[in-house]
Amino acid sequence: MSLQFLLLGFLTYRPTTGYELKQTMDVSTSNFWHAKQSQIYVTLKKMEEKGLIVSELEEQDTRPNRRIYSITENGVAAVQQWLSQPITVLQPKKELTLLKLFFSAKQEKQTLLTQLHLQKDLHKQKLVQYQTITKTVIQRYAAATPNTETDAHLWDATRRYGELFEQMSMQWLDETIVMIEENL
Amino acid sequence: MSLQFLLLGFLTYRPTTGYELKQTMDVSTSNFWHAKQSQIYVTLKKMEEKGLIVSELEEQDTRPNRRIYSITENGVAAVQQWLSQPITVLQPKKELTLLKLFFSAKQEKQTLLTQLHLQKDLHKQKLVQYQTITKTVIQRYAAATPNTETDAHLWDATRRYGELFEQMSMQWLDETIVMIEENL
DNA sequence: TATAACATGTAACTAGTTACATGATTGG
DNA sequence: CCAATCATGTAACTAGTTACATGTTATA
Repeated sequence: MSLQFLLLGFLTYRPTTGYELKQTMDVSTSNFWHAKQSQIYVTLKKMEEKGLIVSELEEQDTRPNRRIYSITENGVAAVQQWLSQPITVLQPKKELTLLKLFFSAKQEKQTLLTQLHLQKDLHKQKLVQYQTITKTVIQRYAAATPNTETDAHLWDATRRYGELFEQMSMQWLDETIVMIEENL
Repeated sequence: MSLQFLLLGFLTYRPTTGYELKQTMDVSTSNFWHAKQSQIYVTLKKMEEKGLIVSELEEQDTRPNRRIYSITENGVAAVQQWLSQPITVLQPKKELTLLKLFFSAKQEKQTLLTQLHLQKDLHKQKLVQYQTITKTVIQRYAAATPNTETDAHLWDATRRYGELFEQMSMQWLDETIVMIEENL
């Protein structure tokens, strides 16, 4: 469902292909919403059936043919409706790390500590990514594209969320590591 | 996949029914892993086919019959193997709030602010829940059940994660609200 | 007298993953 | 010469949601 609105969201900027949409997602929304190439193609097809978008086949001689999708009036109305609608319930979480920890009372102290330290390394790496790559990607794209100042602020807010999330995760891991050292 | 291990995890404590497993989940893991009753029944059936658990039907006259599941040796080995296996990649996130915000550059400033304030209220409520209900549920259960001191520490660590997560969310919303007031 | 709790299940559906197929061109 | 990039798609599958069916008993 949400993937449809994500694709519509990008198509409000300009018409494009399923292949390009995947690439755009990978360098922008992938930290908070991702999809496989195959799912994107299937979803675009469904959206065209619903009349939210239309496609035309562009024949290329040196490269494979491209199917270019454009948003329709109905499509524009649908994104607008979606954006104006407030979120009234929190999304339920699924956290594999918490699930495992919950059942780990009989595990070896050292095994558990090693696992948590590994988790911390992963979150540290991700934090650095938000602070470097993600930050410059947003800045460069905004600088190269006219009339994107407002967009850039919102894009950076989503990046900032990632930064805070990874810091929080690391803090929790630190606390949990200390707790296990003392109590297991 | 993970639901199977969650159910196995609970079945290591004692044999029980699909109905009870749902209730147990609702008061314990539901903040970081949830499932519908119908999915639990289907999953238990598959697990029995795989030989991870076995069931027997208990006939009751005043109440509907119950199907009681017990974990097998294979089941015990499977949870142990799952728990000892470290998580080596971060779980990709899906955050609806970020997705909407990413595409909200053309929205009315006031609409956006109202939505973010609503989000903050929801996170505030959830934070209080972690600090009150969840906290006392863990304490009471641990006090009433022998040999659960170690478990209780781990259960509280998962609760603490929720607390930190909601605080972080609120901080991010505060920052984002200020940013929008200044830049939109 | 209604409704919540007890208790288990199936069917139809949506979302998402994995694997496969095709085939030219470009860069190291 | 090999791998990556460009480019689109289908098929089979797993996970999860929604809706339906059944029927008693305790509680408000």
